[in-house]
Amino acid sequence: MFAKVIIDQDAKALDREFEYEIPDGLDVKEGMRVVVPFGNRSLQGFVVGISEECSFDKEKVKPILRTIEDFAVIKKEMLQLMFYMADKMHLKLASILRLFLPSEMRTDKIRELIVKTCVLAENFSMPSNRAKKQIEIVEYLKGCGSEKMSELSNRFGYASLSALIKNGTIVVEEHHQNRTPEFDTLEKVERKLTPLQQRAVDTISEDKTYLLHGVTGSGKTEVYMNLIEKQLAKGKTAIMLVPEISLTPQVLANFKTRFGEQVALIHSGLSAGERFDEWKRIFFGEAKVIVGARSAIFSPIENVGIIIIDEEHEQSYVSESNPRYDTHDIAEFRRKYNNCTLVLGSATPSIDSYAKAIDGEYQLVEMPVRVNGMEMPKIVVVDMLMEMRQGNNKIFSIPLYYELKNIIENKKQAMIFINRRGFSSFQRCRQCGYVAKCSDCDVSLVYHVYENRLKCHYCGKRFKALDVCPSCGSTDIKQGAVGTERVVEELKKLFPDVPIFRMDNDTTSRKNGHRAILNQFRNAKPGILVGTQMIAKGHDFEDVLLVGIVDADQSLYQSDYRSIERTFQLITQVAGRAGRSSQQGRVILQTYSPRHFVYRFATNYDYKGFFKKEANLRKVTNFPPYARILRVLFSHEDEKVVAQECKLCFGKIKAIKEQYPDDFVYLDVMKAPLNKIKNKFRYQILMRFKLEKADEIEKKVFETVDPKAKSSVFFEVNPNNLS
DNA sequence: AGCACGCCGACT
DNA sequence: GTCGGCGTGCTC
Repeated sequence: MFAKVIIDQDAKALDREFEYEIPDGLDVKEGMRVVVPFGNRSLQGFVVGISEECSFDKEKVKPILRTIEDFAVIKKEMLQLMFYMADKMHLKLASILRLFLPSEMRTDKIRELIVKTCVLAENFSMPSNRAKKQIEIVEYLKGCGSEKMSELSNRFGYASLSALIKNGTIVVEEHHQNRTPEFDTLEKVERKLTPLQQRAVDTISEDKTYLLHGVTGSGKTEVYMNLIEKQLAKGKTAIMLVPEISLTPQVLANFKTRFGEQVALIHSGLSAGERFDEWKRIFFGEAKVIVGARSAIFSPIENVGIIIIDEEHEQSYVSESNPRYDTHDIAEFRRKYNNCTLVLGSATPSIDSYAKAIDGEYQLVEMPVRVNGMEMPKIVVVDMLMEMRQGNNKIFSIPLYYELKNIIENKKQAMIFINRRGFSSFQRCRQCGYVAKCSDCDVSLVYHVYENRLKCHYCGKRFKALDVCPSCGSTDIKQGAVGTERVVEELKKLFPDVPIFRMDNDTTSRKNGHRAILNQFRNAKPGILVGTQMIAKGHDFEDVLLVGIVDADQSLYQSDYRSIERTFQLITQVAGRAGRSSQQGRVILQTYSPRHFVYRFATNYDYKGFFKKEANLRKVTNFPPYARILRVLFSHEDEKVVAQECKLCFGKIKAIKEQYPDDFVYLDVMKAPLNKIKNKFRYQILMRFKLEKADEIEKKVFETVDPKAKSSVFFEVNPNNLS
């Protein structure tokens, strides 16, 4: 018998199956990890197929050396998923397989947490009178039966203990203990579903994909939990995905309280050990409900009854670094494999998903009313140009200032949302316009005031902050746009006695940093929380009656076809934070372009109107979801090499365009906007074509890339940001 | 990815 | 004369 093996190396040249002989007596099955001789070394590989015959020269076939586990770590469904992803997304096999296992398993250091417990041997004899410590230990164990070895060692000293173990008086028992992630516990409350929620739970019952469009505060989470419960009752399992950013202690506590030990949590805050242990619990079927971020879609859970993607419009569901994938595609694959239900939930569905619902590919389920029956907060648009003309060139407009003052006087809370981290985005010389850039990445550096340093957000390199312009020698250096730190500083000047909290990537990097800040804010009345994206999600603070959006345009003017959609989502999401309880909240939205249609629809919470307008715009301009964008990105340290290889590929794609003259809307080759990252030059081919023959064209484009090319090549379908 | 093989420059 | 540079090609 022969096995087809994928070598666990992320290299283009090894991205295929290699055949090995299965030695007699070695039990090798599909999905197992094995060690194989490869060249003159032994490497880890994955068995992805087994056959009677082999297609390679029999004289040269080598035998598998050994298996790593005696069971298949990659289950059948995941093997199929691997082939699907390799084919559809053009990803390397080994890099896909790595998504399926916790990273700890690849490093050889599988650290099981083993707890050693000491008990007395069945027919133990007392130690000699001279060994006083030993007698103490034996007496202690007589009293309590058993004790952790570490505890005994601390209490009585290791020397005496080990002597007792050596002579057999004490027996050490080892057992595994799972490291389970921390979570808060809540009181269990039985919430009765509203008729709207009940209808949603009843409707979502078949083996297909549903788009659950429910306004913020409509109680989607409760619907999810009921849907999961329904599946558990049928003996099935569930995967519940939330954006990393909203994987808050509150959400986790909710699920743990409702489903207890059956829940496994997967998120980036877990330690390596916790992650591995949760993976094991899932693999061996102990966990029935998985709550996690993007990568949890690859969990080795079987018998799936329902997959839920909450906040489905979130960009974080698309992996930006390679292997690049969209969680929606993986979820759709698993839905079909398991014949189960897929629910995409959002208050502001992505244009892509809503278009599919309109087309009938998804079934639309709507929850247009908040659970508590409260009105959505009123959104007031403030024209910042007008403010400037009236002589106010501060960060806060007059209306926002008075609303804040009002909140403080009434001992309530406010949130200020800002779409940027750090003190300001960049440093610029006022005399000559010089902006500091990264020496490796060709991007503006971001100024961080706490460290008084410039940082590259692409490669992480740090530079000294500017005090003298290196170009003209002037000392007139200006900080650019407003960031969270700047807002906090300004607020402290205006309201010196009010507690002000900042929440962004910089303040929450420590484990549980999130929780600490939120808990402090919760008790601060009056209080103001300033933050980036992460305050926009899932925290219900009853006393937050005001939300300020400092610069709403920030997300609007990015050279990205989804920027309008994102702005709408952002405003709706942020506004949802105000007035979660009995009092109606208020939102102040500051903008320099108050007449943009996105603000008109957003202030009226008119998703459908917005969709119609935006979808139509995309249709007439040939953008997704009514066309497909494909980007082929080449990168290599030698600029001549990338440029040449990219150009060669471009020629071949031009030939494809000749075959499909009516389908191509756009095709061009260029330097990538970020021409150099980590000392690698980047060139790209961009194209846009109509949907009818998109799959066909895409496949042909994949084939144009020379597998022997020196550059690394990435394909991106409908990329989010072209950088 | 790593490692061998192979063909041209400056050194004990 | 050799040591060693890294280009090219192969690994079941």
